[in-house]
Amino acid sequence: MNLSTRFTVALHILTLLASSREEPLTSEYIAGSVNTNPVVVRRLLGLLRQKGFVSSQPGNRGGWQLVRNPDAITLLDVRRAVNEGSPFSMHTNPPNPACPVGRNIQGALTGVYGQAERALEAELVQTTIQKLLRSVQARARGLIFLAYL
Amino acid sequence: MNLSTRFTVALHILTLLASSREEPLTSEYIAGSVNTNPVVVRRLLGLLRQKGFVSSQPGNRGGWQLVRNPDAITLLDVRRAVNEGSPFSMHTNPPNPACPVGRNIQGALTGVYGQAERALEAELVQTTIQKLLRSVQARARGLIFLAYL
DNA sequence: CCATCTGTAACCATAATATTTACAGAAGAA
DNA sequence: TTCTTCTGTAAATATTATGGTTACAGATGG
Repeated sequence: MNLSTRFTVALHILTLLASSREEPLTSEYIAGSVNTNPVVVRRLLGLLRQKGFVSSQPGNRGGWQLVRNPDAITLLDVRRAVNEGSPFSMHTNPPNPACPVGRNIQGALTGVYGQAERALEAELVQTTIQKLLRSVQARARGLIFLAYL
Repeated sequence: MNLSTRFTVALHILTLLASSREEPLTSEYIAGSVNTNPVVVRRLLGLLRQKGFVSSQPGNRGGWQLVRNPDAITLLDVRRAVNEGSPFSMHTNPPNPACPVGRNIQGALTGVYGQAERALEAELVQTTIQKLLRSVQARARGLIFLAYL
């Protein structure tokens, strides 16, 4: 797999939690929706708890709940929280410093990559978990007539 | 490593070839600049030849050369040529269709992801191999005073 | 107490990539 | 023609990221 699915799964889970703010959801229930293992869910939610998005309650009637307001959580916040890095990556081994191109290519690329990444992030900051939930709910009611809601 | 370095290495190689349009460069020479194995270079260049960016010449005095004009090659062209996919990826296993969120989350995400990807590509299309070469050359001459040239 | 859940470690499986060796064949040069 | 230089590829191995699974200690409410 080329990329991590953590971002997608995190959005899925946060949307699920946003749809059930009154009572906590267990990692097993969440895993049932995501179609994965409860431990995978707990690992990811543990990360999101560290970043202050959710809280957990052990023991009977425990589970996970949203802490922050779903329309105060942007997709960019989530992306950063799950450590989804840049869509670009430099050479594994440093290029040859004796070659003029090798010595300067990374510096040249850093600027371009940075610009592209900022454009990406500018889009992600436009959407919140709340918007995502509304979109999912509208689809569940069959109210989607436009491609991008 | 989170992501493939193919895109970066492809840009490095194409910039190198753009700096030596008169005579072909061998995979061994190129590998020396990139600091990797000649076979890795040949595999990647084989892909770029299929897409019409470069040509190869076997035998004595052979090597690789640019076919297209370096300012007619955008970073987006290269990105697509090396099969660098979307920076986002959906669930590994399909979410639970019995869950309203599970059933609709992918549809909701497709729109957002598409928008973000288009923003990214709109940036990549602004830069060409020629621009990259100029940027590298300016750096080689110590003429870089601005962060993003 | 007991059933329910989190928190985490440990281990295995999988997939994408990169690295390396090896060698057949093409092609210019002597 | 023969030699040397390169490409074109296959094959085997190593590395890394990720995901899936089992196991179990500890917390907690009923």
